Parts: sequence; structure tokens; C-alpha cells
Amino acid sequence: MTPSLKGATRKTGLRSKANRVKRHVTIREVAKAAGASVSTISAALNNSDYVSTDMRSRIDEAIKTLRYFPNDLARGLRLQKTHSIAIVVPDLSNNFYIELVRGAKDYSASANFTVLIGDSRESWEEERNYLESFHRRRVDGIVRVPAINAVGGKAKSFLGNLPVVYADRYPLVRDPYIGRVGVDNTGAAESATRYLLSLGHRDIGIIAGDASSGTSVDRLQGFLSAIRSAKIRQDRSMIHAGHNDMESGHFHAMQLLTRGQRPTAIFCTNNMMALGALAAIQEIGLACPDEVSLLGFDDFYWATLLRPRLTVVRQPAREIGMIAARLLIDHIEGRVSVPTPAVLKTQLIVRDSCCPPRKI
Amino acid sequence: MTPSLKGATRKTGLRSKANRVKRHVTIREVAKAAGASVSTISAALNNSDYVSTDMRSRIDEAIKTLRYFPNDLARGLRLQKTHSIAIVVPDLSNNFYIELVRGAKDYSASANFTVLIGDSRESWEEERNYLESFHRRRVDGIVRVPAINAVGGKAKSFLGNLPVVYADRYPLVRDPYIGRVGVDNTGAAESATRYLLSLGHRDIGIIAGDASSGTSVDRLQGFLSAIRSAKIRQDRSMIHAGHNDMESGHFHAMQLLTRGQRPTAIFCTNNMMALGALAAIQEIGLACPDEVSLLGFDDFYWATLLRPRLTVVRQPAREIGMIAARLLIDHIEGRVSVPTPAVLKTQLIVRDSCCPPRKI
DNA sequence: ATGATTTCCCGAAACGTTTTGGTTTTGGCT
DNA sequence: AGCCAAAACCAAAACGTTTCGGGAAATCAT
Repeated sequence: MTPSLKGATRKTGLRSKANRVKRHVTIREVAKAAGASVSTISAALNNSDYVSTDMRSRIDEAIKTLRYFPNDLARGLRLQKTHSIAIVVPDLSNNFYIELVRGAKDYSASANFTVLIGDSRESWEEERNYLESFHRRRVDGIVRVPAINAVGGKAKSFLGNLPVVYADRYPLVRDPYIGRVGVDNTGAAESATRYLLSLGHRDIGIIAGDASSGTSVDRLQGFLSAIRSAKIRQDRSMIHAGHNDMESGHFHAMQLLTRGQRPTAIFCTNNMMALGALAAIQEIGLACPDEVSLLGFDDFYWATLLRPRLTVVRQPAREIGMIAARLLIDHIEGRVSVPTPAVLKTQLIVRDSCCPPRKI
Repeated sequence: MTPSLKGATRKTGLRSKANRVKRHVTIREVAKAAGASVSTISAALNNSDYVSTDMRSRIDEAIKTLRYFPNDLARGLRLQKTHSIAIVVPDLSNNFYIELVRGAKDYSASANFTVLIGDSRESWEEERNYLESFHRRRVDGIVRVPAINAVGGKAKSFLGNLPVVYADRYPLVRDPYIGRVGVDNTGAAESATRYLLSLGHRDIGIIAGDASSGTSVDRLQGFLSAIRSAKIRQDRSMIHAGHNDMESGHFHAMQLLTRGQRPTAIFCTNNMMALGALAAIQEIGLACPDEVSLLGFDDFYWATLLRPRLTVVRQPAREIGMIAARLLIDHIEGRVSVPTPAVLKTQLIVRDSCCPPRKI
């Protein structure tokens, strides 16, 4: 017997007897049914090359009756690209990110890209899993909104050299990226607190995000700069760092509101913390806005259902997602664009949760 | 020259000159670096088979320094399974589905499965795209919450014979499925409206979902059966069919509340429609619950932030997701389970949005 | 020593596509 | 009829894994 048994029938273990799990129909069976070769089917599918009209109709026929669906694994393997991107966001229960994801998905769909969604729940652990999983799936790129406690500079090792564009948040210690899109956080925060100042507030508390997030520190900077230019003594105890979730919003609002000299207004740098703060205010039994004004960051569809209706600075979540996807896909397809961060406009939506402070 | 040039060097067009896009590192390069064969690397990766400890450490070394990440496309292709499932839900901005998805994802993770998320936005078109896309990606199974206007019996042709389990909703004209999990919708709706009856309400409006959804008709049936057994004349005009979104909740509540004889209570069979109804109530300027009580279906984390705090029947969203994933994965792995629909318990969460009707 | 095991490793086929570089067929011109 | 370009088709080589069936080397039992 020859040592290597070249070309003999060799079971590969997959098609063993009972194991036959009703396999998917392949392009080869379509070829057989249509009386054509595999390459012709492929040509027909990617409607390129010549394929005569009657051959094409025979092929379509076969595809229909056999219920053939291309195998994207094989396709991606051969093509060395999957025509898909991933987006990982820190909190899907935050409507801001839903809108962002939808924007990304809508743009991608229009460009014939598929998008995979990751929800890290503000955990670097989970985010890491998603990044690695998407990498192994060989998505063509990633739009990333890092978790609040994501370790800067660490993502690269999970991503190889996948192109990533940052949306909304960006890391301070930066992983390399090919694009970045968000708003002018500093400016938005500054003008928002100027609005509070213009109402007459002098004791303003802020609940900002974690200092490891560039976005958070930008917003805090904007706040501080407005305070400074109003020549107000800057009280360190008015500055709290939360974790962008309801709990920490609640916790820090409690801290702020149960001290001797409580602020007449609170500025929360994201919507979740604003909700937590609102809960705290309601719990304590303070009247909002009469006894304490509340200003949030990020709008959401049910903000007007709250009493008081929340005043917020609105970011164009959907657009951020769309532009992030566009940047990424442009890069993937070789259309190089200018690598300057895209910065979109914010808008202060004045509703009922802020009013002049009560005279004492 | 021989006609077919057997075995000659033939460029495949992917590794042409400038086209070399920094390819991913493969198992073969790891093999070279570790001085081993490809099959040994594979054995080490799937830590099966024999591989000596020093060989293993050489391999680990190589993997680390080369930053090797397995290619799941190739893996899935060879293995004929991807160890991943998909979940497609109708509305990610509805927190109920976020919880459901998270439940599914958490269970799957514990079983070493990956989950892909689809958000059909209540559109059969979109859902169809997702189903097909997931099918082409060769996920091992799907948990499906059909869009409200999904055409029953049509999904099969997009899914081949992928196992699907239905969660929350299920189709009336049924596509085949291997499992189903939800709550006792009829019973839950019945006891919820009995609660309204017990408060003294006699004129109760209901905003139910579309009649093409089994879940919706079940809830409506529960409502009707409670009404009947209270010997109340059943007023057809009190029964509205919405689309499970805020707009239709708003619209139908408007209809109900601006007629001559308006209901003293409204029961909405999902949370989005309840929100829409609340918006309508606020818009009209009616006092809730004093002038009109509001009862919702599905709890959500900010229901207590509303004024009045919403009374709802709560479904265990997370558990539904977990069990759906479990059913599916059990099936995939060949652990056959009883095919009886899993039905979980609901709970009436009494808060402030329902009170006895005002005496006239 | 000699077999018989066990341990460790390897070659090659297969998974389902796309693409390259052909070959064959068709039809239009002389 | 003969020729030639264009049109239509095809075989086979990848893409990166896993697994099967061996083998060589080491260890053990006789």
C-alpha cells in the first residue's frame, strides 16, 4: 500500500452516517441542476462576465427550486473580505446608542454592507470579547464607542490592523484609528452651562463621566471654562465623576443635594445620569425646576413624557452613526478621506427642567 | 503546451503586487514560526489530541508574538457550524427587547455561543433581510420575534431549515419552529383587566396590537373574556388595533379620549403604545389617573420616573431571552427537549396610573 | 532483544466560494 | 468555405481551517 494513499477516498468525518444533518445546498448542486459548471453559476450570481440569457434563466430556475443561499463563510474566505462592519456601543438601553447604531446600519445598508452589533454594557471585558469575536469573524472594519472603563491602547492587540473609527467617545491614550466623529463636546458643554448662568444660577453642580474618556473630560472642560469666565469661585465639591449610568447619576445627585449648600442647578453630561439625577430629585421631594434645575446631555424620544420635560443638549446621534459608517466604508473601499475628526453640531433643547433659581 | 497546464503556477489574483493589503496571519505562519505542522497547531488550539508541553509552549509563544487570531470563516466552513445564533427583534428602542436580547446573549455566552443581533424596526422587509443575511452567514439557529406585519409562513424560504425558536410573539400562520417561549398572554391580560374592573371601571378601552400576531390576539382575548365574565356590554368602538409603537398608541388614545363617552381606563397591550397613550392624555390635559386610568404591558427601567408612575403587567424579558437561547442551543447540540411552549409568569406591578373612576 | 502500546506529530483532503486563464461555440465577414 | 473576433463556458487553484489516517519515536511488557 502506498504510504500516502494519494487521492483515495478518505472520509473526512463530517459526512459520516447518522451525522448527516441535512446539509445546505451548494453552488455545485445548482450547477448540476442547471447543467452548467460551478464557475458559470458564480458568474451568474455576481452578475458579471458573460452568461447567456437562457443559461441565466436555467440557473435562476435551479436556484429557486433548490432554495440555494450562498455561503458567506466560503465567500468571505475566498474574497478576503466580508462586506460587513461591526459597531460596538457601551449601552443599548441608552437610546442615544440605538439611534447611533441605526444610523450606522442605514448608511451601511445603502453601501451594501452588513453591520454586526456589540453591546458592551460599559464593561471593557465584554467589549474586548466583542472586538475579538468580530475580528475573528473578519469584519472589514469597526466603529467603536469604547466602554467607559476601556483601557486605552489595549484594543489594538484584539483588532490586529482592522480599521476602526471612533464615534461619540474616543480614548485618551489612543489606539490608532482611521477616523473619528462626534460633536464639539467642550463647546456644547460650555454653552449649556452658559445657559444656566444666564438664568442666574451661580451654584451649579456637574455630574460628568469618567476622566478616562476624552469626551467626558472635554465636557467637563467646557463647563469649567464657562464657570471661570463668569468669575465664579470654582467649588471642587460641585464636580462629580459618574459612570454614565442611572445608578451613578442617582448617587452623585444625592451627594450634591443633601449637603449644606446645595446647588441650584445640576448639569449631567449624559442622559442616563440625568435620569438618575431626576430620580434622586423626585425621591428627595425637591421641586424641579423650582428648587433645582436639571440639564441633561443627549435627547431621547420620551424626554417630553417626563415631568418636568427635560431640557437637554441634543446630539445628532443618527448622523454620528451614519458618518462613522461612511468614514469606515470609504476607507475600506479605498476611498481615502481627510483624517480630520468629523464634528457635528449640537443643539440646546430648552424645555421645562431649568428655570431661574429661587430667590432666597 | 498541454491543454490544461496542470499544476502550474497560476496566480489567483488576490496576491497581486500592490494589492497586498497586509493580510491576516494564518495558522500556517504560526506553524512555521513554531517549527510544527499546521495540524499540530490546530490540535493545540482546540486543545485536543496529544501535543507535548514544550511544543505547546512554543506554539503559544508563536501565537502571541505573531498576534494570531483564528479565522472563524474558515473554521465555520470546515466545521459546518459557526457556534453562533442570531436573534432578531422588532424594536431595539423598546427596552423590553433589549432585556430579551441581553438574556439571550448571556445564556449563549455561558454556552460558548456568539449571538448576532437584528433590529427589524417592525418591518417585514427589514426582518427578511436580516433572516437571509444570518442564513447566509450560516448561524446555527435563530431566535425570532417577528415584526408585527411579518407575513406568516413566509420566513421558511429565507431560513432553509435553520432551527428557529419564537420568543414573545409568535405567528398565527405558523412557520415551523422548534420551540416557543413567552408568557400566558391571555391570562395576563385577563387578570390585568380584572384589576381595572375591581377598581370599579366599566368603560375600558383597549389598544391592542395587530391581529396578525398571535400574542396580540391572545391579549385581546384575555381582555374580552374578563369583560364578558363581568357581564359588561362589549363596545366594539372601545377596541382599537395599533402597531405596537408610540405613534399608534398616541393616535388610538386620541380617538378613544375625544369621543362623547370616553373610557375611564385604557389598557395598552405593550409599553410603546402605553407611552403614546400617556402622551395623548398629557396633551389633552386630562388628569391621569383621576380622569383616566392607564395600564400598560411590559415594565421598563424608567417607568417610575413618569408621573404618574406607570402601572403595568411585567413580563420577565430577560428570562424569556435566556430560555429561548437555551431551547435553541439545546436543539443545536442535539439535546432534544420537550417541544411544549415554555410559558413564564407575569406580574402585575401596581403603581399610580390606575385608580377608581371618578364618580359622575 | 522483541513486540506492543502510548505519545507525539504530520500530510493531505475537504468545506463552498471566486477568479484566472484558458477552450469551445457562435456568428459576421470576405 | 474559411477566418476571426466576440461570446459563452469551464477546470482547477486558492482562501484558512479541522480531521483522518498514518508513522516515528519513546516507553512498557515480555
